[in-house]
Amino acid sequence: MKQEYNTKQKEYILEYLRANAQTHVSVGDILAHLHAHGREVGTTTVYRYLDRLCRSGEVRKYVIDETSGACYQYIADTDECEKHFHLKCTRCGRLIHVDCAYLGEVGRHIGEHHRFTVDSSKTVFYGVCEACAEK
Amino acid sequence: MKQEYNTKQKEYILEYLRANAQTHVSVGDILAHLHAHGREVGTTTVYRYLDRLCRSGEVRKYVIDETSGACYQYIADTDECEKHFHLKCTRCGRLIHVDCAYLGEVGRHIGEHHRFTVDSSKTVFYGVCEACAEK
DNA sequence: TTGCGTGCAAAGGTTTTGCATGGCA
DNA sequence: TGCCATGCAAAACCTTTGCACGCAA
Repeated sequence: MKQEYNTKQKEYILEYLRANAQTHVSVGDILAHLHAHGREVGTTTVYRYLDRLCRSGEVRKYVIDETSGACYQYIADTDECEKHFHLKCTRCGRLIHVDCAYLGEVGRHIGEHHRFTVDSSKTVFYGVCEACAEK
Repeated sequence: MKQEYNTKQKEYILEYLRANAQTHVSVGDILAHLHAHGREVGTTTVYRYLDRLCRSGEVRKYVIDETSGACYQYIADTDECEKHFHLKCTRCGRLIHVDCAYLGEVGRHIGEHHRFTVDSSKTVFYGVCEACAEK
């Protein structure tokens, strides 16, 4: 049975993630912020903790483009997110939650026709939102 | 006026891409294949040519996750690319690509009803594949 | 001949791993 | 005390860039 310890480092990282739950942040952002506040946390620790949070569903990982590192966003309410889909704008970073019967159908279609159980809390549609498209 | 030259290297790369137009291949795949056939082509050349093919629209670049390199797919018919989607199993890590007209509809639905332009080259459905679900 | 293409080597990033130390419970 | 967590250094990768040479037209 694996046990998890509470540490100052985790507390600092989680605090920052929660304070920025409206957007996504990079590992560099986290390190810069903590460092600026005199809270020294190693790079390795940030990666390892984020990886854990992703697997537990508390944090979602985004890959906007492969050359500039991944981004992470704290998910306040995991249960709610299982019911809907997500649209992530690659320009402004906005995350849009969509409750839509049609999109619920998509999960059913993939299950029936492609024998694959979609986890909608982890699935993200990348693209461009209306506001950014107008620019 | 920029002119483009035809070279053996380009010929080899394009040949491989066309022969594998039904899936996507990584830079490593291309290099391994060419090397196995005694066709020595430099890594840099592959990257540069793929980049050019992407900009001209002949090849599509997929970013599944940032830690394992990008994938590329030759696009024979522009309409076809709308149908290509990805399913990634979170248990075994397998990536399944699906050509399905129904899933192409999804992009249209999101565009019309949610005012969001989906980029299917970055979008991946996460979930559990059949083999893993049976365990 | 002109100038694009190639490929080596090196640089630039991000992310992971090995290992000894530190700290929670 | 028993593990898990941490962090440094180094490694592992993928991708890009500089530069001299090669080659298509």
